[in-house]
Amino acid sequence: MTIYDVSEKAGVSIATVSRVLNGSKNVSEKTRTKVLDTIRQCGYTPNAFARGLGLNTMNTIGIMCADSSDPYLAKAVYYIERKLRTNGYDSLLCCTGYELADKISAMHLLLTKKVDGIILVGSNFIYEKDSENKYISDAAARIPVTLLNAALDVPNVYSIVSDDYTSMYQAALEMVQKGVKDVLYFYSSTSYSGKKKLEGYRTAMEEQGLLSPELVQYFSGSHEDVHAMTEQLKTLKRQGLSFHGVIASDDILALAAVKFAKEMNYRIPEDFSVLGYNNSMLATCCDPELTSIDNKLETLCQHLITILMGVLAGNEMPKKTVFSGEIIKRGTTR
Amino acid sequence: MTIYDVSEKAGVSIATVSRVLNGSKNVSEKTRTKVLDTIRQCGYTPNAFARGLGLNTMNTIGIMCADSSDPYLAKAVYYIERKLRTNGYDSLLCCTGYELADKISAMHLLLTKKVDGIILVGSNFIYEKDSENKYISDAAARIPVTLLNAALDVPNVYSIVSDDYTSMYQAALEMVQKGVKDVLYFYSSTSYSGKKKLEGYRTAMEEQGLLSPELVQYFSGSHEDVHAMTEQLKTLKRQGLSFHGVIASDDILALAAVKFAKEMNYRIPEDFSVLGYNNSMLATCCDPELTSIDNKLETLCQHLITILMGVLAGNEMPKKTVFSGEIIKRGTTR
DNA sequence: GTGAAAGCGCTAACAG
DNA sequence: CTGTTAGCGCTTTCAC
Repeated sequence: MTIYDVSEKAGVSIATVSRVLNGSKNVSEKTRTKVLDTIRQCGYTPNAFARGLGLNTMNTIGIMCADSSDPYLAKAVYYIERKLRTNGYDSLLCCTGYELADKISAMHLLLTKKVDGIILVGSNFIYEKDSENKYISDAAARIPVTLLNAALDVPNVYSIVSDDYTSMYQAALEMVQKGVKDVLYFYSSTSYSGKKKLEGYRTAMEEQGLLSPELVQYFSGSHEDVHAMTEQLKTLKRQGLSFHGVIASDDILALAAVKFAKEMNYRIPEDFSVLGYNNSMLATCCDPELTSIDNKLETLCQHLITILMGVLAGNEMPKKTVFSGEIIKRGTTR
Repeated sequence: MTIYDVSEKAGVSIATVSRVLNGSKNVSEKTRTKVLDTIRQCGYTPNAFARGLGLNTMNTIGIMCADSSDPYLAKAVYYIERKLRTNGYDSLLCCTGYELADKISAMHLLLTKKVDGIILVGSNFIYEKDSENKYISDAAARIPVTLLNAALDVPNVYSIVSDDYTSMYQAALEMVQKGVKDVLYFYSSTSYSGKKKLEGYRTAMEEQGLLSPELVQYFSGSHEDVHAMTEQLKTLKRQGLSFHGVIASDDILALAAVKFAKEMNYRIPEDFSVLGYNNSMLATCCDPELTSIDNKLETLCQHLITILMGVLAGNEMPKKTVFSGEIIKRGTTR
């Protein structure tokens, strides 16, 4: 069933069918209904490939995400996909993993498939060296690229971020002011946003004259391995490091800190404070429940889509948009 | 840059360029390298839309998932996307939500976009009435449809499931045999697999002469609302229902049961046992850690892809594939 | 308001 | 082994 069949049955030309299909103004009401009727009758659907070839777009956006099974990223992908679809775009998903080479080849794939834009979900797509971000600027030379939770100052790249620096700065400051001694920073990501968070902690501690290198601890294991996280804290303790609070770059690391505290028989939050990040489901799964920083993921996603749609419509859009986070107080902090 | 430009620069016909592009055998080594060189030189990439129009496929698979932010489904989507891509297929993701109407329109969309196959992730796509599954059989009349964690006996639909019935049967039996009195079944899904699980519990309890309607409790709130789940258990208790164990259809419900037990000052597992389902990250986040049923998600996904690829290659493939689950013992059961 | 016809860029059958 | 050519199904001028 093609546009030719329809045109024949309706007794009009294919141009007319095409016009009613695309809602053109220049069709008499009479022929419009006639065409619409026969379309309905034979259940005709336009061929998307042919349409794509003609218009040079199939209205799809490429979503790249290192690991969409990470609950935080999964949520982002979910919001983004839904909002894209309500805007008439489909989502081509690519879970790239964390290797640069795989990200590059996924990017190529998406470009090959002629998506109309690309969304990079998560800050791990931005690297230190400019040369390692070349795959992004190269892509942006062809189609708009939007970044969630990361920023890159390159033409045709649009960044939407939460102010992780300030959130962490305030969290650290607050914990210190409540009298928590030796606040340890526990993190697992050195991504763009990971760096901002760490910087926020560092600045706050430095201003208080409390910054100490051994209080900044990197966890290099699997994102899901709570045991290993807890184990690392226990080892630190065993080695004589003293700390009575943990600020984590992630709720799961925070959860590991809570586990650690329990095993040590510390009272939470009296003897030991914990603060997480993302305000994920894990925060309420924990006991006591986690104080956690909410970075307004849905809002970020909403704006990301708005900006991308604007760019695709040819409008001038802000290169960088920053939202504030919010500390959600629960049981693990005073 | 089109195939014409390349053919001109290389001094061959477009057919030859097309041949080297598609790895045809009938090209002399000399012209092949010549063409390949000029392709590299001018950085030519074939136009996917034109290719799609000619071949009537763009090698993409539609993935439908009610809620890809559900950690379990997110993981499935992740596995599936990665495996699809290594098989040369891209993934068009549709997060449909739980409304039938939305599922139907998402299905239409994917069909319109001419995907080569459809994967339904999660058992919530199958309904009681045949009429409500029509959207699936209709789609299957056009392209292969594969079901993860659900089964439907319809031509061109392929089902890959874990044996939830047996897993739950054994779990319930074991708990009873360990002497746990009044084992409550706590569930939140009436999907295909949800029913199987419940049936497993029911049969086991019935065989022991222990089945009682008020021990089967449905939770209708949000999938993430641990509070509400705990609250429901507390209400039951307050109303005089006695139970010393909970078998949950989901790790998060199980986690809520653990919270409940703690608030009641029950000792786990001495006074109170809990068993979850999915063996998700939540199981190790919990304290004590959850005993949970592992339904081998990655294995299921792997086989699903194998079967789909087989079908697309024109091979005869099994209509239904069943895997066994496994109880992973941790701290919440004796 | 409607139709004829020229692409869009590629694949594949056919001829040589 | 290589080239010619006819589609694939739709959009979009350009005439009428």
